[in-house]
Order: sequence, then structure tokens, then C-alpha cells
Amino acid sequence: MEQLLQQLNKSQGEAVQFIDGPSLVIAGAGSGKTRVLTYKIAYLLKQDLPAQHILALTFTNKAAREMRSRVSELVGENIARRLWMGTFHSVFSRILRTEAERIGFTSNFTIFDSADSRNLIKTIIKELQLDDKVYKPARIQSMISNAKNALVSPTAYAQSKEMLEYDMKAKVPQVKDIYKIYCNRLHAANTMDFDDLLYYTNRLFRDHPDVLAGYQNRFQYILVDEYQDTNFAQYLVVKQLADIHHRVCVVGDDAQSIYSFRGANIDNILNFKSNYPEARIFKLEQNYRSTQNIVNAANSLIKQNKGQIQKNVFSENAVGEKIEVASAFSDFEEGVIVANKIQDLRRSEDASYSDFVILYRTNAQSRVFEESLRKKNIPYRIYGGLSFYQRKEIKDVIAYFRMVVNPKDEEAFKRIINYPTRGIGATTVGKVTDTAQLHNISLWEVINDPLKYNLNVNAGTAKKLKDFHLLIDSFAQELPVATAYEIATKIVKESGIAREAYQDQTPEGMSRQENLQELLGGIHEFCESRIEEGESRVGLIDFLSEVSLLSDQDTDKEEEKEKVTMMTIHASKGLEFKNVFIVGLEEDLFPSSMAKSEPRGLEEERRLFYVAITRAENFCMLTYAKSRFRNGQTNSCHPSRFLRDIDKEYLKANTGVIEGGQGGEYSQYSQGGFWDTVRRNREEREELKETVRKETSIFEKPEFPQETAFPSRTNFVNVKNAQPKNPVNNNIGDIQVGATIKHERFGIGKIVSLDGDAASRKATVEFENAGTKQLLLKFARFEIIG
DNA sequence: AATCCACTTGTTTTT
DNA sequence: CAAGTGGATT
Repeated sequence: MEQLLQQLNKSQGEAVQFIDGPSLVIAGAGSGKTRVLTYKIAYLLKQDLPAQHILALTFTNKAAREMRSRVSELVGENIARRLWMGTFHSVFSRILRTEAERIGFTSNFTIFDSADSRNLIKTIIKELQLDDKVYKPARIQSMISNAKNALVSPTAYAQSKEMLEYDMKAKVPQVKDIYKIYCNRLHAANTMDFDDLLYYTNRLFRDHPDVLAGYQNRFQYILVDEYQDTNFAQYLVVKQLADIHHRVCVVGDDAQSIYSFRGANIDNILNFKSNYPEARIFKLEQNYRSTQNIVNAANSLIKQNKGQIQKNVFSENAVGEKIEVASAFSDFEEGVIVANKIQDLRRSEDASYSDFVILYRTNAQSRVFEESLRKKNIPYRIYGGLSFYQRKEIKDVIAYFRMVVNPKDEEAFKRIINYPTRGIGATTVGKVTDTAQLHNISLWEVINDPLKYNLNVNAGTAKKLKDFHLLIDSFAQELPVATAYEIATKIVKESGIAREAYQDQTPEGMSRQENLQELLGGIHEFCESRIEEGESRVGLIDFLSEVSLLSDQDTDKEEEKEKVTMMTIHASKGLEFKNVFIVGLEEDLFPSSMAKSEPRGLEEERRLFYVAITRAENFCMLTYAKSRFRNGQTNSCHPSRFLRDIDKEYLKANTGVIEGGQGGEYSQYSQGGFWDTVRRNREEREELKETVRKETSIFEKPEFPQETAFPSRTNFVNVKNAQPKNPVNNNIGDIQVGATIKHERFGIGKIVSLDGDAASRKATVEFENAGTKQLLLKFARFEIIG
């Protein structure tokens, strides 16, 4: 233990060793916050507090994983494994699954992602016949989310004068109704959205003191990472759990609070002392990450904000270089400047590509840098954007999983009822929904016995619905016995997803197959590793409950080394890089035009900039463009006010970034060459996709599941089309103007003209009985008869 | 029912 | 520019 403590500085050591009451650790950027948390856990364990009595909460799975592995290094894997460590959402969902019955759910509840939530809200808005131009789904969603995070129930909402007045002023008086229906629907479907995980944990503890007492007893010591980002719901759960013993340690930095748009309340950290008057406060002020110059620059910036906890972050590292500021004529040139600088630094410093990061305010900004880096053959990876689990094909499969685990899941139902297409269209789904509402039952119950509820569909459709029910049911039968991998494979094969993917030989289709393959591989891996940890059978529910809470941050792969990283500043929190480029420092972009209206928004933007700068170890460069292509047009822009917030002495204006460069020379890029580049790069990207292929794939196995779930005519046609080397029309090449053809549906016709290139040749055909039609030869089904 | 096309619309950040 | 929508076409 002595040895352990020697690796800490004075304040770190004090913070670690204080375990008899509440403590707040104010951890400046780069001051060893994770170190304190992990050593503190090790210290608690050494004081004979059993691991299963320690709860550590983080915001990201990544942070939790990293903490666990670092604790493992100190105390061994066997002990670390027993810790209650995870994100708020994952720990709470685990609790809620065990206690589900107490709050009127069952333990197999499924989790809505934000797209599901928005869809449901959209549906409700339609059902209430409200104008979605006024009741914008995204906006309503965030209003509801805020209410939940503040623990305002639908009933309380409808009774709150304040809320109602606000909504009245905002011309959306019916939000209270939407909110109520939304909650009911989620509940009826045995589903929870992200906010519910926090909300219902609170309800559980509030309404069931015996349950609360159990967890208070279990969690003898509670640690919270990134405390400045907690919202009211999170704050209150922690408070309730620690209510008896007060043994809670929260770590955070008010200067890095950047999630208020998600309900994070900076007051939680500012008021910690008044909540726990006996609390000790520790300040970690020595920054081990960055050069003095970077720390000083960041300090001078954040000084412009009011109302923060007094602290004096300092560095004893080298003074370091000044922060470079570069201006570009266009966003395109900005990309070139950054790419060149990366190349230069890599040579002069012998740096690895992975030592570089490009940070931007909005995801849309990544495009230009992708192009400029690719042009120089600099490998890169983009963090964020569409995560693996948000791809359509993956979400579709996951929807099957959800439906199998929890057949009441309404959004999952709507997603897959006609995927792969089985002749159940919007009209039918509409009828099913109406019937379900009428009888106050789930969609699932309706399709179990369509006729029983007088569903107004013909016998064929009724059968299709029933068949779908049987299909899902057949998977569900396996649930208690099969592993996640077994059942997932079965689903992919027998649902027709595999068949459909196999049919599609386009590059996009191939990449979809690959993703599906990867998903199955991932599930396999998941099962294996859980087995290794000593679990007996890893079922689909286990996989699903984990995967629903993964975000794109969590899907990073090992092979991504040796690449320049690009991400939003938000995503960069907690990370560090030798060389940091912060780009797009322009008014209305950073600070965002949205945030400028209120001073608090502006301060948060400034904290965001603070976070960005403090990611840098050695070198930091700030860039802005004088014109930028946004929303389909080029706008001129002004340098960000934040550039003036930093003391001049830490900055170095940079004009000749590129070898021999004098600004104007590069304007050529921003004009003529631009569109060319865009087009060229797009073509390259297509080619790239085409070369991607997998050798082993379930999609290439010759034997396909014979037992087709839906032996309908459509299926037959599909199977015919599935012959990959047998195009619909096998004599495109021979066709000429004047030829007579016989089309499957339009009958006999004569080709009057041909145009377009080989890949997408279009024929104008005059049919005898069907008029003149344009046919894409690639797709049209006909034969040449003369 | 599904696909295609012409049109509008809009953009912050995400556990 | 892009994604999403509504209408027309098959």
C-alpha cells in the first residue's frame, strides 16, 4: 500500500486516503483524476471493504472499462470483476431489471434508443392530429427528456403552472398530453428510453424504501466520475444511496461541464458542500499532461467565465511552444493547412499519426478534413457520426432481437413487420395500430389472432400477420435454452435477412453483409468472454441489454492505431493527444449560433473550448476560415471571439503554414478545384467500398435455409433473383433501337431510343397497350422478341 | 406495395 | 449539400 501511495502527489494522496465521509475532488484538466479514482478503489479494497460493496459510476462505457482495467492492474482481475462499476445507465438498468416488477415492468424490458423515442413521439403527434411544424418531434423529445431528467412526472407536468405557461407561450400547449401518452405507450410496451433508466430508478427508491435500504446497504462506498455532468435524476439517486453512510466521493471539474443541453446541472458540483456540510474538498491542480504554455493559455481563456470554483491549475512540464493560430480563406484551405502541418510535424518530430487529433464543433466539419488527409495519403479515423449499432441493417437485426425478447416492443415491431418485405404495408400496419388502440392491447396481441379483433384485412393479409407472429414466437421458444449466438444466427437465417442480404450484390449490399457478419462475430465474442467470466449460459437478453447501452464511443477497434483521429470536442473529453488541431474557430460555429443567445450558453461554449485546448500535450493549433461552405452555400465568417479570450502572449499568429506559402496562393483551391475534388473523392470512395469483401460468410454458403418462413409468391421471385450471376435481363448488350420486346407487365413494345452509359442505360419504349415508358435496362424484366 | 422523383427543410454537442 | 417528405409511377 505504501508503494501505491508513493505514486501520488500530496493532494492526490490525501484525496485517496480520505474515506470516512463525503468528499469532493476538484480535478483540473490533466491532473490525474482517473488515477485518484482507481487508487482510491484499490485503497478501499486494501482497507478490507469487499469489492461488491463498492459502486463506481461513470458516463461512458469506455471510462468504466478503462477504470476497471486499471484497478485490475492494482488488485488483480478477480477482485476488480466484483466491483459495481459502469455507466449510470448500465448500473441502473441492471438494478431495474432485478426490481422490474416493483415498478410495473417485467425484467425483459427493452430499451428505446433516441431514434425510437423520436419515432414514437412523431406517431403520437400524428395521432393527436397536431402540426409537426409546430410540434417538432426533436424539440418535443428534448422537452420530455428534460422533464424526466428533472423527475417531473406527466401528472406533475400537467399540474405545473410554470410548465403550462411556458408551453403556452411557446405555442405548444399540448406537450403535456404528448408527454403523458408517450409515457403510457412506453410502459405498455414494456420499454424504457434512456431517461427512464434514471427516472424509474428514482421512482423505485422513492416508492419502495425496503428496496432502497437494500441498495444503501449494498453500496458501502460510492464514487462518481465527471460529477459536473450529472443531471438532477443522477444526482438524486446518488444522494439517496449515500443518505445513511455519506461515504461518497465525487470527482469532477466545473470548468469542463459541457453537457447542460442534456440536463447536466453544474450546480450539483457547485453545491456539493451545502448538501454534505461535513464534506472535505480536495483540489488537484498540478497538470501533468500539457506544457506550461498550453495550461496558461487555457487558464487565461477560462478566466473569462464567471462563477466557477477557484483553482490554480499549473504545469511543471516544459514551457513549450506557443499555440499557433492560422487563418484560411476557405474551409477547404483550412483542411489543406492542417494536413500539411500534420505531415510536417510527423517528419520533424518523428511522430506517429496516432499522436494527432483534429477537433471540431460539429460532425459535419469532418468532411473537408477527410478529403485533405486522403489527398496526402494520411490515414485517419473518424470518431462518432454513425456508430456501428446505428447502421440500418444492424438496427434491423437488433429490432428482431428486441421483438423476440419483448414482443410488446412497439418500435421494434414497426421496424421489422415488413422487413424483409413480406407484403405487410403501411395500410395494414395502420389498421393493426388502430385495432390495438381500440382494444387497449399491444400490436403483438392483435396479430396473434387478427380475426378475433375484427381486424379489417383480407384473409391473405391475416395469414401473413399470423405467420409473422409464429416466426417471432418460434425464436422466442429458444430463448430459455439457446445462447445469444445460436439464437442470433437462427434469426438472421430464418427471418430472411440473410437471404435478402445475399441477393444484393451491389457494393452497398456487400458491406451490409459484412456488417451483419461482424455483428454475429461480435455476439459470438460476447458469449465467449462472458463464459470465461464464469457465466453459465449467455442468453439473448444479456447481449441485448448490453448492446442497447453502447454508444459509438464504445465501438473503437484495436486495429485503428496509426491513424489521425477526428472527432467532436465533446467526444474528446477525457482523452489526450500530443498534437491537437482545433478547427473552425469562427463566430456562429464556435461559439455556435444556437448558444449565443444566453450568457450561460456562451460560457458553456467557452468551457468546451477549454476542454479542447487541454487535450493537448505538446502542440496546439487553432484555425479558422474566412469563408465556409455550409447548408449548400458559401458564407463568409468572422474569427471566433474566443481567440481574443486567450492572452496574446501564449499565441503565435501563423501565416506561412505551408512551405513557401502566402495565403492568397491557396485561394485556387477554394474555387475551381473544389468540386472536382469532391466528385473525384466520391468516386474513390465508391471504388473502395467495392474492393471490400469477406472470404468467409454465412451469406455465401450454398445451402440456404430451405424452410422458408413465408412460402409466398414474392418469396419465389426473390429466390429466382437470388442467382447472383443471372441478371434479370441477360442480353442487354444486344439491344438496339427498333427492337421489339415483350415486357412482363407492359406486354409488347418497340424501342424508340436508348441513352445513358452502359451501367445505367435507359430505353424509351413504346408499348402497344401501355403507352410509352422509360425502362432502366439494368432492372427491367423483358425479353427481345424481334 | 414499393420505388422513384421532385420538392422542402434544415444543422450543436450525445449518455 | 443532405435527409426527409409527399406524390406519381410501376
